[in-house]
Amino acid sequence: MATLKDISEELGLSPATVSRALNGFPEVNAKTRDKVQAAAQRLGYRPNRTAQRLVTGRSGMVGMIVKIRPDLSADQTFVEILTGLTAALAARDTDLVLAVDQDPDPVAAYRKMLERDILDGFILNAPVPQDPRVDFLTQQGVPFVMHGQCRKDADYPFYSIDNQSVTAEAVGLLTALGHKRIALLNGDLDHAYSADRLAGFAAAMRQANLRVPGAFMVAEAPSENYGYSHALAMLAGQHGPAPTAFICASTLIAAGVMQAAADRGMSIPGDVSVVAHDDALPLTRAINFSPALTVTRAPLRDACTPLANMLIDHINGAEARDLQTLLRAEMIVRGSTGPAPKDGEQPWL
Amino acid sequence: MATLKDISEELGLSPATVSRALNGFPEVNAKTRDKVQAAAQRLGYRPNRTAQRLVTGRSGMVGMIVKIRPDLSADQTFVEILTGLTAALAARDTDLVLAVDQDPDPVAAYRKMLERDILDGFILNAPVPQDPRVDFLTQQGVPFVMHGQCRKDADYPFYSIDNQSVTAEAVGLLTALGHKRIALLNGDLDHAYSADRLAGFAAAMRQANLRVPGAFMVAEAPSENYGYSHALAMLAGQHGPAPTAFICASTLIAAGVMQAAADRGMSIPGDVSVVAHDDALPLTRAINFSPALTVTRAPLRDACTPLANMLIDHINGAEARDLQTLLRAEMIVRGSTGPAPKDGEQPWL
DNA sequence: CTGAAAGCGCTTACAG
DNA sequence: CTGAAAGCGCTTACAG
Repeated sequence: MATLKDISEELGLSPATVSRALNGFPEVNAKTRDKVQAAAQRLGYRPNRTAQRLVTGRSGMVGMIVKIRPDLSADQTFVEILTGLTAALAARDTDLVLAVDQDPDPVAAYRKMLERDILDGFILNAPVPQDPRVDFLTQQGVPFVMHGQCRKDADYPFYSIDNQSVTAEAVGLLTALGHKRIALLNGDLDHAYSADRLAGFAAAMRQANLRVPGAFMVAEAPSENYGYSHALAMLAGQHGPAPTAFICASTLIAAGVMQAAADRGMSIPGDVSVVAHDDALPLTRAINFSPALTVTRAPLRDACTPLANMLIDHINGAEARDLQTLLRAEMIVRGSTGPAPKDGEQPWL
Repeated sequence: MATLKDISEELGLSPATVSRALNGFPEVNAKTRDKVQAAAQRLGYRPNRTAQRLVTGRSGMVGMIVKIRPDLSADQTFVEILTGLTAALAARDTDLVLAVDQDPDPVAAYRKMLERDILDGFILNAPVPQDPRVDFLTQQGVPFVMHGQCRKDADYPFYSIDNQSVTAEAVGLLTALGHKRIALLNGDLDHAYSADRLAGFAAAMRQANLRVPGAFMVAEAPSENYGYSHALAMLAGQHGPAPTAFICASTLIAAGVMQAAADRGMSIPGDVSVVAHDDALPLTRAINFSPALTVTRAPLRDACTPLANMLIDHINGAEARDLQTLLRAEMIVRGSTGPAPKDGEQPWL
């Protein structure tokens, strides 16, 4: 493997000049730069990143630790995130070091990884309310970026959609269509985003002067089966008057709801409206549903490049306060929502 | 961060001695070693791995590139492998650098990763027949270990179950029970292991003097739905006399087969026997099936530690020929297999 | 058993 | 615009 020294000897220059030329320092003579670049090309020079790391004190690696969940939907989002993230990090010459967390202690895996490695930072995903990793990494002085949001007064970089607005907008659409009995099929409340969606839903319903009995706000790990069984029970009137609309935390849940409606001979959107949040995963394309799903859309893949860039900017010294992005999810109205049925205008009491 | 020099100054020793003491060199005086270790502890010394890497010429990182497949079952095995592998590698102070491959060129992602990084080696999974990655990495002189097997004359380290024996043993069990019409619901033939299982099945059936029409040997990406629809068609006699037994490439497929049998009012194992290969994934526990599944069992997780150790041994100079493991899958007979039904003794012609 | 020295391949003040 | 020098934090022949 050719080194800087090889190039410098080949050209009769000092290693320092070669280094500057290759790293685009403005002071080097244009002709010199060209010669150096040509020689580097010719010799197949690739900088030794280990040496660069030693002298710059940076490792060029960021870590990510995934919690293992016996839950396929999580796997799917995980692969989606991983795909986008490794590509975005590679574009900034950074490697992703991965570990799988099997420890109940939420920070043990982080501690272990920091002990073994010099890591420039971490990417945190799947935040829980008041996430303990935030305090740990802050106290260790390790930069990180959070995908999602876990507290109001965040003084660290994050990229998130406004999960309260996700459900609030769905409620807005449905109430405008005359719906009064709207059920929420949420994700499990361990996740910060689920808690936010519940809060957004509750506030929007309250503001619309609509009550929701507890039986119509359920929260479980997303699955088609979960959507199916709860919707079936609700539509059968087991908990009181059936909802005329469902807000689902994922398209997977919505698939179950639509199956339940079909099994009861109910039409969508004639008898029941369905809105889902759509992370745009390859396996559950909302547009392929029949009817096509009305969604609040926020492709997971879109988050990856900003996350990677924010983290690296932060490592390079950018202020956390300037690296906080909170997006509204895009509302896409398709065929699964319509006016409330005539006989469903009565609110829950 | 404390350095070797800090310790050496603290103790009035040379950095060389401190290094030797910490790295367990036999020649250092026991008392010296104790003093050094105590001081290291006290100062919270952790070796700078970047510096170690620079001087040893090793990066302490191995790469793995996962091909993205819009196929949940692959995700599940992927997470399983990742969990075991990161743990096993961490035990040998090695990091796993991960990338997701979206390029149709099978070696492009490897080339890119090698350009960006100094990697000590690769872990290859999901081999295809005559895997082109083998030639590429061999030619680049990069050590690797293969999970699975993709050619007979392998001169590289691998860890695999004998996939021909997987189906051959299943055929052996079923023919001993008097079955003559045995269908194979294989995984897609892009995978080397599927091709091997087909070969093992075909050879074992031939040896038992049993013919299998092409319609009863199908190959698709594993899913419950795939198992269900094919088994249903076969049991309905759409392709000729129904099979009395199914060999399934995964427990997921077996779940579909059992559902199909149930839907046709057939009992297991009274009317139909089912054998599946079981990678022991958390979501599809063969023992929880009803009846419990007879399987050829080879837990994916079991492969991780050997794979990690073989790769690191190979990097450290062990011969490839000494790092080749081919295991027979364990046959576990449970409730889903039984004697062929009386009216099913007629072989296919 | 221990130390002094060289070196891994870079980067970056400091001079000129 | 370029070079000589020091240094990042280790390891490891080579001497003693």
